[in-house]
Amino acid sequence: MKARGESSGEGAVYHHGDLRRHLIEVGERLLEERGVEGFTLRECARRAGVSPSAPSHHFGNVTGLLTAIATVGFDGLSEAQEAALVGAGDAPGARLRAIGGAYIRYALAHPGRFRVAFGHMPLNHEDPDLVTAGTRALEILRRELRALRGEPTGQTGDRDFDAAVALAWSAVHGFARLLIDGQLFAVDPSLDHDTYLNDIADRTLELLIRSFVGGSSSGPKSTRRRT
Amino acid sequence: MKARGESSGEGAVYHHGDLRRHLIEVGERLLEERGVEGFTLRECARRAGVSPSAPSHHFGNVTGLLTAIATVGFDGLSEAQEAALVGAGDAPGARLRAIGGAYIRYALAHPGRFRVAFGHMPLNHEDPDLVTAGTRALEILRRELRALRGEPTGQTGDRDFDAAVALAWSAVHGFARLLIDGQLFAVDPSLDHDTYLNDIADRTLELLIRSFVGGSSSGPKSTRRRT
DNA sequence: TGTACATCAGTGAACGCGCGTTCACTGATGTAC
DNA sequence: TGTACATCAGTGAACGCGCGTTCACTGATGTAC
Repeated sequence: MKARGESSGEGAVYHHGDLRRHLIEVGERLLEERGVEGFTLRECARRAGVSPSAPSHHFGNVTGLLTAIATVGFDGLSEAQEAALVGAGDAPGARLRAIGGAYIRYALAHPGRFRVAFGHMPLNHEDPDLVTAGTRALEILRRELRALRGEPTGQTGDRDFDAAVALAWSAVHGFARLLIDGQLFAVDPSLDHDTYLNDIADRTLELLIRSFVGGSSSGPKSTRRRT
Repeated sequence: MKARGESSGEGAVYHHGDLRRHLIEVGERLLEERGVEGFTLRECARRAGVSPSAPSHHFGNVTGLLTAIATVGFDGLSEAQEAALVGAGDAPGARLRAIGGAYIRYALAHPGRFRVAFGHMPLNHEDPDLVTAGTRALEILRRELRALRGEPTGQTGDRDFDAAVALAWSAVHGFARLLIDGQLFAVDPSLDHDTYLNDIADRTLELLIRSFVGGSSSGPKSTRRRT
């Protein structure tokens, strides 16, 4: 956590060393605590222990910092999905279940990132890093869905495929959002948070996947980590 | 639009007559234009042509006004769904398709309301009107899904049913959000906005409904209004 | 190994601005008699 | 029908605050010779 510029036991450091990354972390937390409406560069600076004008050296303005957080958000989502695919097995639907579960768990673990990546916030939407990161995350779903349907990759214009992508993405994305926004609990108020994250999420994914693979896919899930 | 208090041809009116409703309308538009981070009571007052302190007479603070907008949002959603059910027919899945389509169209027609109702914003979450309105909207889906499955209404604790509700809600909600947030276009960049709202939305709903009713339900949709 | 200098990274005081909120007020409306 | 008065609905000036941004600065690091 400490920078290479640090020379003594004192906390004061002139050259931080990795202020950019630190501001992104701190910004993410601020976003989770206060939402966009409470997100300010000055508060980020304060939390990073740095002068009020320091953040603009790295990001220009609020939009620049939010864009950086969104990019990290998409990259992290891609990595979480790819990691979940390792050892997911080859049973029909198993790979789709793995990335769907990873998507939901990622949103819950990093709601700040998730909201800024997918939400309605001021971003530099044409920022090349952001565009690349966003495309990469969606491409994982497209690839796995193609494979599941035994179709060749590449061509666009197949609207049945587009709809399949839209359904899979919408269902998982909607579940994640309703969960982190506290709405999903209304489905059955007698259940607690963990039951939603594990049992209900599993069953919902199972229902979704069945609509892609036909019969009931592989065994009864719950390779899921508890939280 | 003019108030009963108005006495002459002049625009200046002392007693507005329906300032509360007017502020809600104006606030909704401001929210669509600038998001929560640009939402201020003073700007609402300015747009309503009223003094800066007027809004707090009706809503107390920003949270109060947002809560009122959210309540209107839920109520409008319920009404849109119930209206879509009139004349939806009785074919299996037809009623589910109707409320799903209404949900998506409503989100697109009123993104400000939609975001404040379902988003992550400062609201008085225990406000009785808000709670009632939110419950009512979800209850429509629960009712129709129960009917589709031929189950009696009432009891909770059926997790398969909970998962079915979660899937239907998540899919429709996710589709709506990804669409209004401009993300869904990444599914196939060659398609335009109208194609998503009509063709892709129809196909996606069809896929979803098939997972509830088994075979392909009734005829090929598109009773949808163009936009 | 040492020196001079350029560049990088962050400082801190200052500015003007729009915000929420307060408070004594006043014009319009409604009601009792 | 008229009058007195209470209440309702909004005014407008004032306040203190935290914000983004600017700007001349300075300490630390890296490089050329």
